Amino acid sequence: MTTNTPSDTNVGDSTSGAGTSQSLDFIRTVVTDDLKTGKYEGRVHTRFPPEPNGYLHIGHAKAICLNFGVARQFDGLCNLRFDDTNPTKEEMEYVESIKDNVRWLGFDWEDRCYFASDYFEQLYAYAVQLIEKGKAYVCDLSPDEIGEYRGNLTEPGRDSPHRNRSVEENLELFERMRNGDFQEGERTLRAKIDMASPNIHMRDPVIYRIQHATHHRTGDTWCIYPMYDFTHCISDSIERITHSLCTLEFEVHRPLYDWFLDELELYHPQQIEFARLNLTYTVMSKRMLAELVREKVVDGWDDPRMPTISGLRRRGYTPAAIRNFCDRVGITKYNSTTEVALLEHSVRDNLNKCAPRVMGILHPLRLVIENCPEDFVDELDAVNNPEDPSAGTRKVPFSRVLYIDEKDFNEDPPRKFHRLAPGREVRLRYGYFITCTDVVKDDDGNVTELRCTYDPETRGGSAPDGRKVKGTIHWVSAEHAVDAQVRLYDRLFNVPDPTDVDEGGTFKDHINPDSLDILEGCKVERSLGEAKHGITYQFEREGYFCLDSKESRPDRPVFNRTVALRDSWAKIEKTQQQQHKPKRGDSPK
RNA sequence: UACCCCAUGGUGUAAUGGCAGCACAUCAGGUUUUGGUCCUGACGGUCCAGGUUCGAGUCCUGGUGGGGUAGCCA
Repeated sequence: MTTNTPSDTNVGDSTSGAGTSQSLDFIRTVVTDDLKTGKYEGRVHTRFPPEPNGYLHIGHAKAICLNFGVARQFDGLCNLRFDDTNPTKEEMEYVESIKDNVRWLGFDWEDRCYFASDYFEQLYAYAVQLIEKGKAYVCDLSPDEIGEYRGNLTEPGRDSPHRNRSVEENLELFERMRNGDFQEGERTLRAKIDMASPNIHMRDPVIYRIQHATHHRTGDTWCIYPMYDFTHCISDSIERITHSLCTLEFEVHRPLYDWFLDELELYHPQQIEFARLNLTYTVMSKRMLAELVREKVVDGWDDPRMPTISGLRRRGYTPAAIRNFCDRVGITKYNSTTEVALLEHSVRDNLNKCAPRVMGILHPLRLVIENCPEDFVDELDAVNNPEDPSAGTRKVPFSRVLYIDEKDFNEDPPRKFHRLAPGREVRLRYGYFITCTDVVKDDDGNVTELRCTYDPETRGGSAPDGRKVKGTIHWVSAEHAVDAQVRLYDRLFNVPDPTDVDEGGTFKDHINPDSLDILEGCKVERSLGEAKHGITYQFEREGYFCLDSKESRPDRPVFNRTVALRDSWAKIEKTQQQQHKPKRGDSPK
C-alpha cells in the first residue's frame, strides 16, 4: 500500500529546489547573478538561524524551505544554526523540537548544526579587537539612561559620558565584565558609531550585556552575552555564508551588519530581507503562541489547532503539503497575508494523491437490512486509492446490520438531496443498492434506526438491469466496526486578523470557542483497527484523518481530522436555506 | 514627526522597456460507484498625477496608502 509516511517526502512535490521553474523570486535572482559574476567563487551557502525559545511555526517553514531550497537548487549548502545568545529564554527542549521539525520537513543540514554559543570565545576576541581599534567602549549608563541618551525617532541621541574612555580602560573594564565583577545591567559594551544617526540602530548599539544566568549549553562559563546584531553577522562570516536571508524587520539592521564586518575586516556575506508569512485566522508570533500554550488555551505547542510545524504534523499534514504551500506562497518584500484556504488546498492536493481511502462513520445511524440473513457476511473488494492503482484493494465486510451517517438520511429530503430517504434507493459504496423501507423512531420522534432491503443482484455497486441511483453513501458493518473517537478542528480564531484588536483588547478576544469538537462513539471500518501512526487516511466523503500521536491507544483509537473534503452539497444546502428564508425589510431600492 | 521598505484581480504571485499570465477563492457547466478528484468556462487587476520613450506594471519626479524601526530580545 502506498502511504504518506514521513520518509515518503517526495510524494506530490512540486518545483521546490528542482530549478526548473521559469521565473525566479528576487532572492534567487540575486543568487543567480552572484553565481554569474563569481562573487563568492561560485559558492552558495545559506543558513536557517532559529532562536531556541519556542516551537517552529509555518512561517519558519517558509524560511526553512527558502534557505534549504536555495541551497539545494544551486548546489550549495545550508547550515542549521541556533541563535542562542539569550540564556534566559532558551531551552534544550526547543533545540530538539527544531531539529526534529526541520528533518521532518525533509531537509538535511548534514554535519553542519552549529550554535552561536560555540563562537562565544571568538566573539569576545572580536569585541576586544573593536575596543583596541577605538570602535567600542564600556558604558556605565543604566538601561533607562541608555534609552534617554538614544533620543527617539525624530530627535538625535547624545553621546554617552563614557564614550571617550581610553582603550586601556575599556579593555580592563570589559575583562572585568567577563570576570563577573559587575552586577547585571551595571555596564555594557557598546559600539562607537554615531549617536546622531537617523538609523537608531547605529546610535552606539549595545553589543555585550551582563547576564548572570546559566546558559543551556555553556552553563556558567559566561556572565556576559553578545547581542544579536554583533553575533549574527560574525557567525555568518565564520560559517562562510554567502546569502544571509532574514525577515523584513531586520532591514534597518543591515547597516549595522555591514558595519561590524567592515570594521573587523571580515569575510562579508550579504544580508537579504524577505517578507514573513502571515496567515488568516491564526497568529504567527512566537510570543502569542507561547501565551496560548502557557494559559492552556490549547493543549500544547503541538496542539493540532496550532500553526506550529508540530501541530500541523499532529493534525495530519504531510511535509510535502507544507513544502508545496511554501512554494505557492512565494518570496517577496511585500507584507502580505495568505488565505488559509491556500494551505488547505495544498494539503488536500497532496493527500488526494497519497492518502489510503477508508470508510468511517462520524455520526452513526443504525441500519438493518431486513432481507439479509443474520449470519450473512460478504467480504467486498474496496479500492484503496482511485488516484493510485498500485495501492490495490482491500476486503470490507458487509452484513445485516450497518451504520451510515445521520447526515446521509433525510426523512423529508430537500431538493437535490441525492442520499437516502424513505422509499429511496442508494448505493452503498463498493456494496449493494439498498432501499429504505421503514423509519424507526424513539418517543421523542428522533430517528433511531432505518429498515432497508438490499438487492443481491447489485453486488459491487452496479445493477445488471442498468438502473441508476443518484447517491452513493459510505457505511460500516456494525459487527465488524471499530469504535473510535474523532476530533474535528476548526480555525482557532474567528476573525481573519486576530491581532487587529480594539483599544484595551487582546488577540485572545477573538478565539473561536468551537475550534475543537470531540465526537465519541464513531464507527470506523475494520481495517482501521490496524491504522498506523504517521499515515493520513481519507475517510471517503468526509475528509482526511490520522491517528492522534498522543492520545490514541490501540484499544481506543483517536482520529484527528486534518481537513474536510471540499463539500459542494454543503454549499447547495446553504444557498437553498438562504432562498427559503423570508426576505426581511424588502426595502425599495 | 525621522529613517528604511513596499504597492499588479477578493487573496497569493508572474511579466527584468514589447500580447498583463498562473494559482487559490468565487460562480456556471461536464465526467464520476467519494456531492471528492479530474476537465471546461466565467468573473475579476497594474494606487494617483506628471515625465522619459515608437512603446511604461516595469525607468524618473512628486503625491497617496500600507509596513518596519526608539530591548541590556531575536
